[in-house]
Amino acid sequence: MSELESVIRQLEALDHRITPSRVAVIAAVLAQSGHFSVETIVHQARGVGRATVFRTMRLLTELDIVCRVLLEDASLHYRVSRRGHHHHLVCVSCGNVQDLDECAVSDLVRELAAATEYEIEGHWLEFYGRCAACRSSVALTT
Amino acid sequence: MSELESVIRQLEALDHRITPSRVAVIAAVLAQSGHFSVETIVHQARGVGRATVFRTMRLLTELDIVCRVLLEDASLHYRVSRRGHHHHLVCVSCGNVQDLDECAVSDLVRELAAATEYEIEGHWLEFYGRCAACRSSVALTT
DNA sequence: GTCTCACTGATACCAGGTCTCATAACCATG
DNA sequence: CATGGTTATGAGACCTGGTATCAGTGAGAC
Ligand SMILES: [Mn+2]
Ligand SMILES: [Mn+2]
Ligand SMILES: [Zn+2]
Ligand SMILES: [Zn+2]
Repeated sequence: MSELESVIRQLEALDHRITPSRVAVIAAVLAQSGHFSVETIVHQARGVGRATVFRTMRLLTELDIVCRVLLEDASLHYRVSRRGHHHHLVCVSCGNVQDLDECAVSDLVRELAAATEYEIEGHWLEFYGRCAACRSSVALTT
Repeated sequence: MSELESVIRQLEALDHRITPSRVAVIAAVLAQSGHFSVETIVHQARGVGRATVFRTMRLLTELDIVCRVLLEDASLHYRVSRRGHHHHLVCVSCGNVQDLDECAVSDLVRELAAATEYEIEGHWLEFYGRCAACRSSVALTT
C-alpha cells in the first residue's frame, strides 16, 4: 500500500470524503522532501482552490500526517510527519530539517505543572542553527 | 528615573533619535500589563503611523525591552521584558503569562550541538496551558 | 542658527489565511 | 444503479499582520 493510499484509508476511517481535490493536495504534500509552505502546495496542486488547500492542510495536521514547522521569523511551514510528537532543528542557511527523536521537554512539562499549578496542554519547541555542510562552506568563503 | 526615561536613555546611548512618535509608542508599550499585539499599540499610540509603530517595535525587540511571545496558533505578541533570555507559560484561557526563570533548554542546546554537528544559534520555546484560576472556573461550569 | 541625516506617515502593496455562498459531488441507502 | 442528504468545493471578497516607497520633517551635532 502506497503512502498515498494509506492516508486515504485514514481519511475514510474518519468519515471524510475522498475527493479529487483532497487526493491532489495529499499527493503534492507527500511529494515534498523537506519543509514547505502552503503556497507551494497551492501552486503544485493545480486547479485546487486556495481555500481547499488550506482546509486540507488543517485536516492533515489534525491527523498528524504533517507537522507544523515554525521558522525563526515565526512563519509557519509544514512537513510530512513519519513519527509522533517531536521537534525540529532547522538549518537557517540551507533549510535542512533534522527531526529530534524525542520531546526534550516532557519532563519539564511535569515539573512546570507542579510548580505553577498550570495544567499544561501544549508547547512549541524549535531549534535553529547551521548544519555541518553550511558551516564548512561559510568557512571556505571567509 | 522612570521606566520611560530609562528606555529613552538606552536609545540615546545607541544614537537613536528621540522623537515624539517613538516616545508615544514606548509609553504605550510600557503601559501594557500582559502580552499585546502590535495592533493594540497602533490604536493606543494615537497619531503615530502604522509603519512607525512596527519600526519601533522592532527596535524595542532588538534592545531587549520587549520580548516576543509566540501564541499557540503561531501568532506573534509582545511583552515588556524585565529580564534576559527566558520563555513563557501562557494561559490559553485568560491569556495570563508566566515568565519562566531560566532557559530550560540551554543544556539541551549543547547536547544537540555535539550530537548533530549543527551550530545552534537560537530556539523557540513556549508552553500553553490553563492557570489555576481558569481551571477552577471551568470546574464550576461543568 | 544651520545643515544633515535619521526618521516619519500616507499610501500602496504583499503574504498568509478565513468567510461566504452558490454549486458540485461523494457515498449510504434502498 | 438511482436518489438524496450532507459534505466538500472554489471564486472571490475580505481580513490581519507586516513591508516598501518616498516626499517631507525635525532632532540634534556643530
Ligand atoms: Mn515536544
Ligand atoms: Mn531559551
Ligand atoms: Zn544547512
Ligand atoms: Zn488563565
